[in-house]
Amino acid sequence: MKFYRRFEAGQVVVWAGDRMDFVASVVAGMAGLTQQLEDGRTQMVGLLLPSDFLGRPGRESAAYTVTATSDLLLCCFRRKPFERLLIDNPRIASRLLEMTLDELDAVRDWLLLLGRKSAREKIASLLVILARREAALIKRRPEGRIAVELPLTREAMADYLGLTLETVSRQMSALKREGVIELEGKRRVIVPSFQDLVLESGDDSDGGPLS
Amino acid sequence: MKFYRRFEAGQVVVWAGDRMDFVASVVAGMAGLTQQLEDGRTQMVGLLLPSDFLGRPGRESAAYTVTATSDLLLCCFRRKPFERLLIDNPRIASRLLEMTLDELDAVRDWLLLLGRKSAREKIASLLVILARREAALIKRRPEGRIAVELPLTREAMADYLGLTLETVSRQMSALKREGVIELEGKRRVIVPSFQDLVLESGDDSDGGPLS
DNA sequence: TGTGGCATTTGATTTGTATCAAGGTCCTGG
DNA sequence: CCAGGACCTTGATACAAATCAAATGCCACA
Repeated sequence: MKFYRRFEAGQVVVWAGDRMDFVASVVAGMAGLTQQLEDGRTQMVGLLLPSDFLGRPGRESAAYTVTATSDLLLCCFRRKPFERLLIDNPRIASRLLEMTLDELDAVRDWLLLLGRKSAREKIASLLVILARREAALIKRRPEGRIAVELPLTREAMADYLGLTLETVSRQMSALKREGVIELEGKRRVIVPSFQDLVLESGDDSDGGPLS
Repeated sequence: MKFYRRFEAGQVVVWAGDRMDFVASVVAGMAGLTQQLEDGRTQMVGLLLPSDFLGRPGRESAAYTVTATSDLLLCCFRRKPFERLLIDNPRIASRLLEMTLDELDAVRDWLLLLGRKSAREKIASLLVILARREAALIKRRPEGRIAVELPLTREAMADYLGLTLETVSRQMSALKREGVIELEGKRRVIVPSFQDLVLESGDDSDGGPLS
């Protein structure tokens, strides 16, 4: 009933519309849910990090294409037994509801980002999100000088933020030039002052609860 | 335990951060969930139509400001008893999970709209969404010549679509000039051909299941 | 029947981001 | 060690939408 699956960076986990008879939890790595318009314009609509849930109980086929943006390890459950588990075990069902509601809140913040933030604020916001998620895993709160892993290509960042990859590159360069971030290779960012980064993100300065 | 509340167009139902000890279901009218940046930029992050659910079990205070965009009737339940109901009655909990997952899907389509669509496509998409929701209530599928109620000011539309109200107005005028829509007063739109409107929305032409 | 206040439309101009087009960097494999 | 390719950066230009600024329509109410 439970098994592991491994994917390399860039590999597709499932295509939108394909039959999908498992649900999964991310153990390590990162994956993106992606939606497309007919002419090819692409928008990421979900970013899965360790501990995130993938799949929808009661649905036969995938609604979105899922792609590994870094090497990825999934812990999978066959869907049918999982659905039974939900029916028999209200605690698990209730936990899934809670996770879904949390995800809904996160997606609503993302709406604000896409609808109203400038390119620069979008980049800063993404880094803040990644820093917070990384810190939450070890039950800490990001502060002062920190490092952020960025297992996304410029193009994946652009698809997340509703920008072009050129604009992402330019804004990363600008933030570097102004000392808000430092780059260590292409996929690792040093943030000298997390507070300053939050300021650039346009959000309220107070970071919200650790929850 | 169950009671009704009525709000006039423009009235605030709850402010973000306020204590909220009820959950509710929309009986009639429309409401928007709204989020703001410190400098006042506003983005709608939820649009509540009849049958939609408002509030989050297990949460003390409102995460978003809720405003009636038209005259609104809510059917409210006190939160504590409702939470008990969820624990005692897995069928209701499971139904709430399903509704939440549906809402998550809707919000993900909204991400694509905000991130990748042009102003014109955004307007057309909003009209398509409203037409589909309206039709779903009477278990029909919109087709041919239809009328769409638009109980939103231009500003509310702009906040939904991540545009300015001027751009909304201009695009509405353009769609009217080109015969894609007709206006009957400011708050009622006639769509001569629903198919043509869907074409303008940039989405795949096939309308998806009725569900 | 006017009058004040809002929502909306329309016009002129600016601006942020997309688009088009080279280069540059780094890694992999011959 | 060099060649090829993927990814990234940077530059020049175009364009869609924002901004700034009136003007207009519409309704509630005196």
